[in-house]
Amino acid sequence: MPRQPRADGTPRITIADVAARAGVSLSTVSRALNGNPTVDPVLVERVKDAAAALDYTASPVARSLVLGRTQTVAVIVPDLGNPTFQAILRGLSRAAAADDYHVLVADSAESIEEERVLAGATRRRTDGVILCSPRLPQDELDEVVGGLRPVVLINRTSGDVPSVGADYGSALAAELAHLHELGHRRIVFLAGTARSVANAARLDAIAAFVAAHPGTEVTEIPCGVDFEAGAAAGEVVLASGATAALAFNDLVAMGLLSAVQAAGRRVPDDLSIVGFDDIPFARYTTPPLTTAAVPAAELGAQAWSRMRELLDGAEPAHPLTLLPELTVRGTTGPAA
Amino acid sequence: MPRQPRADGTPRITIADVAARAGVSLSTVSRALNGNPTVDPVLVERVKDAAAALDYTASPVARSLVLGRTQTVAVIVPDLGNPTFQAILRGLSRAAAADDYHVLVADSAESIEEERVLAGATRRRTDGVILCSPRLPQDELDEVVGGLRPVVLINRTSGDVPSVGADYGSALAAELAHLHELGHRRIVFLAGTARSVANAARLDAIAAFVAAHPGTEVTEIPCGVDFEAGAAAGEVVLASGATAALAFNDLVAMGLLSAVQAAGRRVPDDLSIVGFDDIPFARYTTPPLTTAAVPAAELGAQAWSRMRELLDGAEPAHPLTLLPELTVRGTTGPAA
DNA sequence: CTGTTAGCGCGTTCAA
DNA sequence: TTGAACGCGCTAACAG
Repeated sequence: MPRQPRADGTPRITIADVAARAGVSLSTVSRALNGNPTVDPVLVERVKDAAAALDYTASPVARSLVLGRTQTVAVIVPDLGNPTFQAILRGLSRAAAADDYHVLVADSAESIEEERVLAGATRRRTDGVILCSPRLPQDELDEVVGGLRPVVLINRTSGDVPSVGADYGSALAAELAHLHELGHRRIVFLAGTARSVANAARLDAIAAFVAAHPGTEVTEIPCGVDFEAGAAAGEVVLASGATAALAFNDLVAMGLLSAVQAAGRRVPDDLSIVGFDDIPFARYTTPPLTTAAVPAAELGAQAWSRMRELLDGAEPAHPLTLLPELTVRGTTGPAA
Repeated sequence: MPRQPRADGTPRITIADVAARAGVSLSTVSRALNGNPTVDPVLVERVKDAAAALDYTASPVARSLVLGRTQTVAVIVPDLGNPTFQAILRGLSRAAAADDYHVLVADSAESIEEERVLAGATRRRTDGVILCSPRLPQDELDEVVGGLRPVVLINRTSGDVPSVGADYGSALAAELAHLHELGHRRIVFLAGTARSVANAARLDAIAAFVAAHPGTEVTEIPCGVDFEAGAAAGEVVLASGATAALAFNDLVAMGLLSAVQAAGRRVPDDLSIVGFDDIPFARYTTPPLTTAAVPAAELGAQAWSRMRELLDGAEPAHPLTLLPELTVRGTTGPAA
């Protein structure tokens, strides 16, 4: 058997040391420290004193093995560099910490394969996994979540799996209505990752809007999800003759804003721009970005709440859909 | 003993199931699956087939207990909402993942007490902890790290503890030299958290610069570390008569930039502004922000590298200091 | 090269 | 109310 004093040579303090010092059995120490009421108060006191004197805390790993739970949940995000996921992670992490749970994070680097692997691998060392905007195609997601339970989804749904998300459709409808009101009839949509679910939801909302508003034209331009993509799309957008651009997200909008201004065109006079997500920086661009607010940190906190219920064996709450709010700032104005 | 079928009722598959199916003993399964060369290749094959058929993977928790390592490290950050820490976490997380390690994150919410507690608590369920810009006063930090080993520090040092960090002093000196060259003689410094170590380092660099450049005046203005603080400082900065402002970080600089422009003043014509950190958004402000680049993701990757060495029992590498590079963009120009 | 056995550190049943 | 003994699932030392 591997006798393993710790790296620094300090002998690891175990429950046996506490038992010896308090003059009781191992079981009594365990019971006393876990608040089992069937222990003589005098012994409880003695045990607690001994534990304190030895600076003893039960090994979380050993407890995990015997109790079958780790007090830890895994969170898989497609990109830790994305402000939205950062906000979600922050809200989630703090909410979990408040309930004495730990958070294991993993960055799938936008890779579907990584996502699948990480989900499975982290699940084994945690009590559950929270998939944040998973990139997996629907059929694969449906298949994967089965082996992951308890699992919570953010910005996706799958069968009866608890989920939270922002209603991208209604948010986009609000943005389109806003542009329409300002007189815009030729609008371009800078699309994100082509076959992604998030992109599909936006396209659906656009199709519905166009159907309900004859005379309005919304052209899709393949773009991307980051600054560079938005900046690179600048020329195409300006050449399109559109008076307004709807960006897949704020990063794209900011890239576009930068490129358009660099080309000597004015926002919103020559072109109106709306983003999506309301990342912290959105209100600090020049002019400040009109966008739709997804309460990301709240989304994270709500995701934890769902997970917590699952872990407690409670009835999973209904899927929650937070309605993003349109925040009109300076990048939108009347059509030229 | 707690017999615990899993929540979903699926009987947990153990090494015993694999052994039975392959017709060998537990140890043979263990050896075969761990690549122990002293196993008959034929048996290895049989074991692997059985494992695959049963979709078996050894329980990480049980392995952790017996091996004395969890393949996980903890990362404590003061605020997951801070872009710099996000970038560090991202670099760290990906580097660790490449070495098959997992990352447990905890957000101390800028609380010194939380920081201390989280460090200790997470250490017990991981193989080591990485403290990111810890807010603990030096004496407490020195005391705490002892019980945390292996530990790596980011942006702080303590005795012989491996650490990585950016050389804030030389970065600030470069920024000041840049402003001085442009003819600026009246400069304001928007200070961060008053008694923080990061702020002290910046003040030291400023003092050294002023001493070496008579005739140049650098006034400290208490400010803060976020957008709001920078925006709120706008009036004071404009009223000060300074021709250039040195912000504690990019967030502050962007807030200031926004406020100054909202007040109808021009950047850099009326006021030059330099930030610090080169967060992703810095190049997308209008005009783009002049700042000093702290290679945050690289810092995270290097921190992991140090931790990895400690875990491997290797000689801890020398403390690494990355030199931030001055990136001149559009917010700095000749003094009025 | 393989199987048997002893723990890793704990929580918990069972008997006293 | 307490202690002895078992086992969570696995790896490693020790025979064979």
